[in-house]
Parts: sequence; C-alpha cells; structure tokens
Amino acid sequence: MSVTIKEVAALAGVSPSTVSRTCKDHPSISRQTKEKVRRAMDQLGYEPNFQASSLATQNSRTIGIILPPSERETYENAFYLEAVRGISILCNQRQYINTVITGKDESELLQVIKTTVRNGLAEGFIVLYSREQDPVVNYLYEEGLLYVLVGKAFRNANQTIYVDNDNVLAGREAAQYLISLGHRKIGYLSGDHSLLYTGDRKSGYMLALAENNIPFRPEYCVETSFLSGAENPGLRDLLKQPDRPTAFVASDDILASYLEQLCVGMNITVPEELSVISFNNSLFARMAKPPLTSIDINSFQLGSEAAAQMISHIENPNLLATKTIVPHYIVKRGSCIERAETENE
Amino acid sequence: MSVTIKEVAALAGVSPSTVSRTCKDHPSISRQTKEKVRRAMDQLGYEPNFQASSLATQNSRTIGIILPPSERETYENAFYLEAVRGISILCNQRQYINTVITGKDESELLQVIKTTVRNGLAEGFIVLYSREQDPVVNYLYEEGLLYVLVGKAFRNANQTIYVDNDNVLAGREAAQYLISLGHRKIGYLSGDHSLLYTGDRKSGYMLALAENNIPFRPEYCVETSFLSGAENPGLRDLLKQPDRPTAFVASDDILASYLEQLCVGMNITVPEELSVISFNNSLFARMAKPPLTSIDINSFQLGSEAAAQMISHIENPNLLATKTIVPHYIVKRGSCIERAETENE
DNA sequence: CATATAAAAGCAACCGTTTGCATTAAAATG
DNA sequence: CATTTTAATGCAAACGGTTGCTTTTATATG
Repeated sequence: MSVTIKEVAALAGVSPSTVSRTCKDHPSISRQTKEKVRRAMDQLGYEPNFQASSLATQNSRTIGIILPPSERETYENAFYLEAVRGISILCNQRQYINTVITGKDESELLQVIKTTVRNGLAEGFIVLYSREQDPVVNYLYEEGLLYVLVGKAFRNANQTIYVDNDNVLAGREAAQYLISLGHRKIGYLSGDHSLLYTGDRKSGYMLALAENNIPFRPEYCVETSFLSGAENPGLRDLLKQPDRPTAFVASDDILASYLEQLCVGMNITVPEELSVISFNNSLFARMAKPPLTSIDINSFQLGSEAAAQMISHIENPNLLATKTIVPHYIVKRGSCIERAETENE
Repeated sequence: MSVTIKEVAALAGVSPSTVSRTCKDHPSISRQTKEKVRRAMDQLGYEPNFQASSLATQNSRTIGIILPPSERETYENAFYLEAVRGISILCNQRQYINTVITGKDESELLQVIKTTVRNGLAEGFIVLYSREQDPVVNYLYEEGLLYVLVGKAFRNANQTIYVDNDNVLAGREAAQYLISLGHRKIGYLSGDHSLLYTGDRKSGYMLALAENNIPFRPEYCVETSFLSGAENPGLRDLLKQPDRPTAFVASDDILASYLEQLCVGMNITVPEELSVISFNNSLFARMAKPPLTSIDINSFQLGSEAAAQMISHIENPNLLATKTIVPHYIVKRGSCIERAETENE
C-alpha cells in the first residue's frame, strides 16, 4: 500500500531500525547517515504509519474531549466548539488525534469514558467543564488517568492539570469597570451555580466591592435558570424595587441578553438606567440591544493550551501538574455608561 | 499491560486465532467453543486492542470531521456542535474514533486534511458544510477518498454520499405557513449565498409562492452579511417602503433575530406588522423578541446519520452512494400571526 | 602495538490482532 | 471399511514500527 520503513531502509542501504531512529532524530545515528536516510524518505514520499507506531509504543496519540452531559442549552454556548477547535488545531499540528466523547446523561457519559479507557482509545482526556462533585472527574482522578480540566479544579487542585481564566480577576475587573463609571449599586446575575466559573466571577465581583468600600448586598445577587424554562421571579422583583442596582455583572452573555430584554419589558433603559457587563463575548453579546460590553475569555486558546498541556504530559509523564491561566480582555460596547447623578447620594 | 488475546486463548485452551474469530462471531467456530472462549474473556475482562487490530486490518476506525475554515461567526451557530455530538455519539457506540479537523483558512484546512490522509489518520471524512466549488470537497472527490457531506452535493451528486434536510420542502413549508396565515407579500432574507442550504430554502419559498399564484418579486429578496460587519442597506430600504412585505422567511435564526431588531428601530411591530419565520430553532430563536417560529432541522440527527453512513461505507466499501434526508419540523412561537386585513386588496 | 572505550549501525524480538492455508477430527459416501 | 467431504481448529506469517542488546568500526589509551 503505502511506503514503509523497510523500503526506505533498502533504498538508503541501512537497516529499518536506523530509519526509525532517524525519524526520531536519535543521537546515536551519525549526521551523514541521517541525511542519506532523509533523502531516501523524501524520494519515496515516506510517511510513518500511525497505527503501527501506536502499537509498538503502546501510545495511541489520541486525546478524548469530554463535553458535559447534554442539556440542550449548554451547547448553544459557542465556548465548547471554540475550545474543541483550539484542541483540534493543536492535535492536527502535532499529529495527535482527538475524539469527542459525549453522552445524554452523566451515567452514559461515564460509561462511554470507561469503554474508551478500556479499549485504549484515548491516552488522556480534556474535560471541557468543571463543576462541583463531578462523577466524571472523580472517576478520572481515582483511576489515576491523565486528564486536564478546562476550568477550575474543585478539589485535588494541586494534583490536577488545569487551564482556566483568572475568573476572579475577570469578575473583579468587570465590577471595577462599573465602579469606575460611578456605579455603587451593582448586582450580580448568574446561571447554574454548579459550574465553577460562576462562583469565581462572583468572588471577583465581591472583591471589587470590598476594595471600594461598597457594602455587599446579597439581595442584589440573583441566580436564574431561565434556560431550562423555570423562570424565577427574583430578578424581576429586584428590578421593580426603587432601590434596584444601577448596574449588573452577568456571568454570561446569554443571561445578560435576557436581562436586557427583561428591562425593555419593564421600561428600564439600558444603559441609561442600568449598565450591564457580561462574559464570553459571544455573538449574543454583539446581537444584544444594546450590544453588550463583555469580557472575552479566549475559548479557543483555552482549548489549545489544554491540548498543549495534555500532549506534554503524555510525552513526559513525570511532569508535575501545572495550571495555566489564559488571559481575558474586555470588549467595550454600548451596555455600560456612567451612572447618572442622582440626588440620593 | 492489559489482557491479550493470547491469555484468553490459554485460559480457554484454544489458539489465539480461535479467540479472534470468536470475537467476530465467525461461522466456522462451533458454538461450544465460542461459549468457552467467551467465558474466558469475561473472566479475564478482555478488551480488544484497538491499535493492534487497526494495524492488522489496515483500518484505522477513525472518522475525520471537517469544520468549515474559520470565520469566527460561523461557529456561533450551534449547528456544528450539535452535529459533532451526533457523530460522536455514534462513534462512541460503534467503537470508532472521530477527529475534528479545522484550519484558519481553506489552504490550511486542505493541508491538514492531506497530512491526515497520508498518515492514515482517518478512514473517511464527514464534511459539515456544503458550498459551491469547495476545494476541500473537490480534493476528496478527486482523490477518490471516502467522504460524506452534511448538506447538499454541489456536483457529482450521484457519486457522493450525503445527509441533508429537504431544504426545498422546508422552505416551501415555511412560506406556505405564512401564506396560510393570509400573507401575500412575503420576503426572503438570506445570509451567505455560497452555503447551499440558503438557495434550497429559497427555491422552496419560490415554489410555495408559485403554487399559490403569488408573483415572485425579486425586490423582496435580500441578502445580508451583517455578521461580517458589512451592513447592507437593502433590507432597511425594503422595510421603509410602503409596499413592504408583511412577512419574511429568513434563512437562519440569527438573521431573523437581526431582522426583528431592525424592526424595533424602525417602529415596525413584530408580528403585528411583520411576521417572521426562520430556520434552525436555535437559542437565538427562543431568545428573540418575540420568540421566533422556526424550523428545526435536527442538527444532531444530521450528524449521527452522517456517521452511520460513514461507518457502513467503511465496513462495506462497495455500497453505492446514498442520500439520507433528515426530517425537519416547525416550532411555532410568537413571531407569526395572521395578516391584518388591509383595504388595498 | 595491543587493548580498552566510545560511537554507529544492525539484529531480532516484540506490540496484539488478523487471516490464508494447513491440519485434524468427524461425518458422509461408495 | 477405506475414502472423500465437510466442519472445526491451529499454525504462522503478516501488519509497520520500536528498542534492548549485540556487533562492528573507529578512536583513544596505556
């Protein structure tokens, strides 16, 4: 079929092992020989056989990408595909294979992961979400499997490799930005709190308040899960109050966009009466009315860094667990303005 | 490391080849022997080694998933991730591996595909987009590689395996629905026309008009590429006209959502003054104000059917190219109502 | 100059399955 | 009962690299 190492060896007049070692640039092959071999490889158009080398080295060069168990909404978040793209770009470059793993619920997902492991279908896993008490991560940890977490490690932080944004800092900057615009009454709107980034961003928000001597008001923090249909009245109630926030940090563009729409219905103008800042810088941010000032978290890079970590740990198993922080940046649009002066302060 | 076929053979008191044939349920092994072997496999917890069998059968059991070359917007479309999930679920079930392939532009993408092919990293490819004159598809076709297209085949339709919606029908039903609500002046709003589904949906729209003896008015059809920033004035101009459409078919939720926003700015109420129907049933449809009536195209199933086709063609190479049509369904929300009676008809 | 040492290349076993062909055992046939 | 046919199993050579160890060759040492 295609050209093998033996044919190259024959043409170059050396043994197959010499060809193999030349490919890896093994030091015990002389420069002259290497050049001779490389010429032969070029001439024949040699490409190493992935399967054969996987078998010989007992290394599948395959990375499993674990998506969260499906609840349809989650996937509307462009984050996942961007991260997958980041991973795949790196895999493509380094001649790795990536295989996405998904399941309709947690137990199916776990099942698939187990058979993937048993069949040696993946060398390691990149987990694209992080939440408290996740059975998948627990399994990977307990089995001593190689994995990297995109997001924050809930426990065993020192033993797990993870790639994340500095969500505390991001939350702090978001709130600080609003504060710098003169806002004092700032709310925090979040979705599913089991996803860890939510909490981090909130911590950052609280930190910024504290740094500016603004008392934290728990009644300004609402958690809504409108995506799953269950509209909770908390947010609406809060907006009705005369003492409502003049600005909001929303943990996500989709939520922020929802907030803006709610405001329209309640005759609250954004940004004049309410400033909004959010995260992810997705298309929702651009499509929102007014377009949202949003913190871009570099999803693509989160993916590619995770893949890079994965590969270096595969190739160098005694590396220690590292954490990688991917920078974020604020994209200013029309949803935040200076707080209008009011008489009551 | 893990348990091999030889250990199973030893325990069962047969040869390795018998074990191998038992796994494939080969007819020339007696039932008694098979049972004996299966017991041994269970007892040892045997799992076949993927790499070894790939090597021996010269079959990598790996499917490449080709994403369109990146223009950031494209990926905001939840379609891709859903399709990937559909593919991956099937791959996971059938012990296949899927590897996503992407590149920042067409030439990089092509490059990656070529090395993937050369290294035997994929058995076949699923192309997740279809446009006219696509170099990637041309390459795959000319090299005689196995691929399945999600979307419509631009040429060589009879030789290519593809999985698609009946977009003509979907477009027709969308328009027909508006017509059934009494609309006669119906516009068509589309994005990038090089993506083939756009044209099909438009054909369906035209068909519905014709079937109802409604003259087709080209001035009612606008193509906008607002996502790439280039806002074209055509749509706005059309909406300003007194004789503007009373309803729109939009080729995509994102566009429809944009249209609704434009209407707000122009004091046109949706759906009272303008009904809108669109496609994809994404989160954008649910988030839009008012929420969009949209045709769900079953992205997930498009992916899983494509994977199923791929696998059956890998395992049975002399199968003829088939096309698979995945059904769509309309999801009615608040963006379409009966046309208000007006005096001029 | 003989010998120790280092550098370069080759040998051959191995990774775990698959599969064509040979072999054996059992059943059918003359 | 000998012989052909059929069914069931085993043998051993692939598949294409990798790698520990040995052999060869070149260089340094006493």
